[in-house]
Amino acid sequence: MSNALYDKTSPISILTHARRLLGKSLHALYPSATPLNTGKGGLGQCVEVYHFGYDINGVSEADFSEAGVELKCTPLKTIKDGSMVSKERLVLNIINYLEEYGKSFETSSFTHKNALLLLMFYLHIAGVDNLDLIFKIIRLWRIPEEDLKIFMDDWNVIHNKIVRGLAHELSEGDTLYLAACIKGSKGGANKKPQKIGGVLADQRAYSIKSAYLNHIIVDSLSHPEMFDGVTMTAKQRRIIEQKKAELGSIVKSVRDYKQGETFEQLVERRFRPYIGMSVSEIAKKLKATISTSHKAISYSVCRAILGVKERGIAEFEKAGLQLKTIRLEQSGNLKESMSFQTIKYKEIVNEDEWDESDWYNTIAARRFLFIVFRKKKGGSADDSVLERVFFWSMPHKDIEAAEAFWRDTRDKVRSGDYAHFIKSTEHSICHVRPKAKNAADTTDTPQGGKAKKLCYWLNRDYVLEIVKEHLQK
DNA sequence: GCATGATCATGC
DNA sequence: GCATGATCATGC
Repeated sequence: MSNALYDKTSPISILTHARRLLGKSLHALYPSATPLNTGKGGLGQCVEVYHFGYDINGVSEADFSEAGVELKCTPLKTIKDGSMVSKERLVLNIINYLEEYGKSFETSSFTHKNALLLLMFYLHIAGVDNLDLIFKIIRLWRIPEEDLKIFMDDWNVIHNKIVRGLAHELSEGDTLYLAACIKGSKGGANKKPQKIGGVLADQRAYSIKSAYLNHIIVDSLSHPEMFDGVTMTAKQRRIIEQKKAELGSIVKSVRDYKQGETFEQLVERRFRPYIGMSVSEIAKKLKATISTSHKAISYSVCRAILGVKERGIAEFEKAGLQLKTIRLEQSGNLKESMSFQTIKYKEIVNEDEWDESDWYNTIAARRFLFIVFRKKKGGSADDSVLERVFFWSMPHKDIEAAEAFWRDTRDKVRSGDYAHFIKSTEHSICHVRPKAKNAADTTDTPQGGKAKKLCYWLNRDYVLEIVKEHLQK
C-alpha cells in the first residue's frame, strides 16, 4: 500500500513517513480503513497495516527489523490542568525466563528488541474509535546517556530475580524506569517456567514506567518537529514545559559512581555521613537552607544532601519515586500510620483490573524512599535526628493482601456502603480512614450523593516493621 | 497504649 | 480551592 513511500532500512525515512500522521488520525489519511482488532494493540496494528503497508499476517514479526526500529503506539490522556500525560506504562517484549537467564544487559532481549523505538503518542478519548484518535507526538527514542545507568540497574534487578529462580516474585515496584509488568491473564494457563527452582511465574514483559514516559513527553516538546503544534494548544505545551523547568540531577557524570555501585547505593552512600545528625546540624554543615515544614522537610533534606539546587530532583521525578517521611518517637516507637491520597469514589467503581487501579499504582507499582527521623525530647522539627534513609518497595508476598483490600473497598463503594471499610485492626497492611478539612468535608459518590472524604493508609504496625528491618542492617 | 475519627499546614 | 503530607484528640 505505502511501501514506496519510505525506505524500510532507514530509521529516518521510517520516521519521516510516520510523521505524516502527526496531528491526524488514521481515518484522516485512510478514510476507508476499518478496525483490525478491537483489543489493546489494535491501533498499532492499524498503523502498521494501513500506514506502513505491512502484511497483516506478518504483524507479529519484528517491526522494522532491517532498520532496527520497533514501532510503539502509546496513549496520552488529558488531566485536570489541561496538559497531556502518559495514560499507561509502555509494554515492550515478553520476558522468556528460560532464555533471559543467561543474558547480559547488552545481549538481553530488551536491548535487542528496543534499542531504537519509534514512539507514536496519541490522545486517548474514551468511546472514540481507534482510527479516529489523533497522533500528538511522533519521535524516535533510544535510552539517553544520562539515563542508561538506571536502566541497566533496573535490568539487573529484574535479571537477578530470574537468575535466582524468583521470577514469581517480580514486581513493577522493584525498579525505577524499566519494569517487569504482568502481561496477559494472570494465573493457571499463563504461568511460565523458570530455569531454577521449578516455581511457575506470571508471564511478564519489560515495560517503561508511566512517570518516565512523562519525561519523554516533556522532552519532546523541546523539539518542535516531534509534536503536533496545531491540535496541541500553546497552553497545553506551556503547562507541560513548566513541569520540566528546574529539575536538577543527582548524578552529573558516570564518574560519580564508585566501582560496581548502583544508583540507589550511590544515594544511600551520600546520605551516610549525615545519619545521626539533626536537621539543623545538617543545614549548618552544608550551609544550606532546609525547610522544616512537615510537608517539605524530607524533600528539602534530600535536595541539600544530594546537592540539587533546583526545585525538583530529576531522577526521582523520572522514576515516579515516592518520598515518605517517618517520624519516630524518641523511644523509637512509631505513633502514626502513613496516609496516601483520598479515595476517588467515582473512579474506584470503574476499576476492573488490579494492576490498573489507583491503589496498585500508589503502593505496588512504585519504589519508595523512606526518610526516617527520630524526635528529640521536647525538640522542634529542626532538632529531629536523621535516623535512616532507605529505598523500599512492597514485597511480592504483601501485594496480594493489598489487592484483597482494594477489592473489598471497591466493592463497598460499588454497593454504596460507605460505613464499613476495612479498619486497621482488620487487615495486616492497610486500612481506610478519614482525611478531610472536617467531618462536613464530603465528596461526590457514584450513587449521586455525598460521602465523607476517606483515604488509603498503611498500618502503623506494618510501617514500623519495615523500619525495624532496615534499622538492623 | 492504641485505634479511630478528626483536623491542621502548606503549596500548587 | 483543593490535594497532599502529616499530626492531633478522644475514648476504649
